[in-house]
Amino acid sequence: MGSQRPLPFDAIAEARRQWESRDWGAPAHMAAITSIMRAQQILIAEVDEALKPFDLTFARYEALVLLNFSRHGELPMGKMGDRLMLHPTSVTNIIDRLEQQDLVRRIPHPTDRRTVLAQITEDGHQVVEKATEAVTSIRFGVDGLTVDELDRLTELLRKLRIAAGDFPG
Amino acid sequence: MGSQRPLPFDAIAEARRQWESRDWGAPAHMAAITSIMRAQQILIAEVDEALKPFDLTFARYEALVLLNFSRHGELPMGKMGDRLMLHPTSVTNIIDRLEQQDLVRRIPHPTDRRTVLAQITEDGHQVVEKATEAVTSIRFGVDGLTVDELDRLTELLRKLRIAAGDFPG
DNA sequence: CCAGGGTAGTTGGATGTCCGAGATTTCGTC
DNA sequence: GACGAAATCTCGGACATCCAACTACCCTGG
Repeated sequence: MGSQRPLPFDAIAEARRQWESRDWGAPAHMAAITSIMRAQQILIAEVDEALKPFDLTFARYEALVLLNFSRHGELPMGKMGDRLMLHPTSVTNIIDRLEQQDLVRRIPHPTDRRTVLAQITEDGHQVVEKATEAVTSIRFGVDGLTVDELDRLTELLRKLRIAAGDFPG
Repeated sequence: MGSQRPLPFDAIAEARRQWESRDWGAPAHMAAITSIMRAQQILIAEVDEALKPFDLTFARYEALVLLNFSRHGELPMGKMGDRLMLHPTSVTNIIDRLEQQDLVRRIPHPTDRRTVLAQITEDGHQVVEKATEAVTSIRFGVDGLTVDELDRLTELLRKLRIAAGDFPG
């Protein structure tokens, strides 16, 4: 997880002080964005660690969950990119690896020959169930927050996503 | 920025409904972590876009800001990794590129020959000032939130970071 | 009907991140 | 003083992500 040595102080709060002392503007914005970056860094490391026994990364796990939730366990790759907010080439890469692991297979679209459907396999179903147990058991490493606080966090980030055009709201 | 097509609905809220309907556990945790991942994805795309004219990425920009804030504009590479929560190899990579751009130079540590100091150049100082104007002018793309909401967000993520051992608190 | 524009996915190249392993240097202990 | 452990940085490999360009296919207008 990057550095093994935790700092004795809050690097973000420190950066904010320096930022403000130079009148660089928008310190609250800077602190919030940096906090989000750090939190993502921390969480992805923890989740990836929990997923390592299954030879999965968070990106591939997320794709599996999405397929697992879909009807017939299949979805056009483009739709997956929309849902996961990934570039088409990233989807290609992820499906390549999941297919090598026999967790997903590519099948042709019945009517549109441009489209490729990714379909979760029986192995995929089993792995995603087990992996989800592992992921939820670490509680996402956010037990420092209550469920109420997590909901407030999610709500604040929802507003951010709406403002950024992630979805209409 | 990944998909160009915004979804007509909230993919995270939808995932949470499916998650809950299958009794997978910890839905608030799942929603919060996924929200953080999405927010990071959105923000890094916006910031990188703003930094493109300076041929910088957020990672390199953050390193430059850190050096800019440091005394004598220099820091051992290991310390930079601690502050930025980056693996030593990532720091090497970033300094490699900044050095190619003449924004940073490597100098030997005066007493410890193991240590390499990264020092910001005059070009580096100028670029980081200009780049900061560009970054703050986009307001980090989070104008959907008030300053008060941004502070609440930062505070919630601070608790998360403390719980994860990012710093003692 | 067919020509052109739009859509879907892949390929190749660049960047950034991590891990494992190695070289060099420093420090602690006997 | 010397040996072994620890610290610092770099190198090679793996993975994920993006962009630009390409192929294959669909569909609409004239």
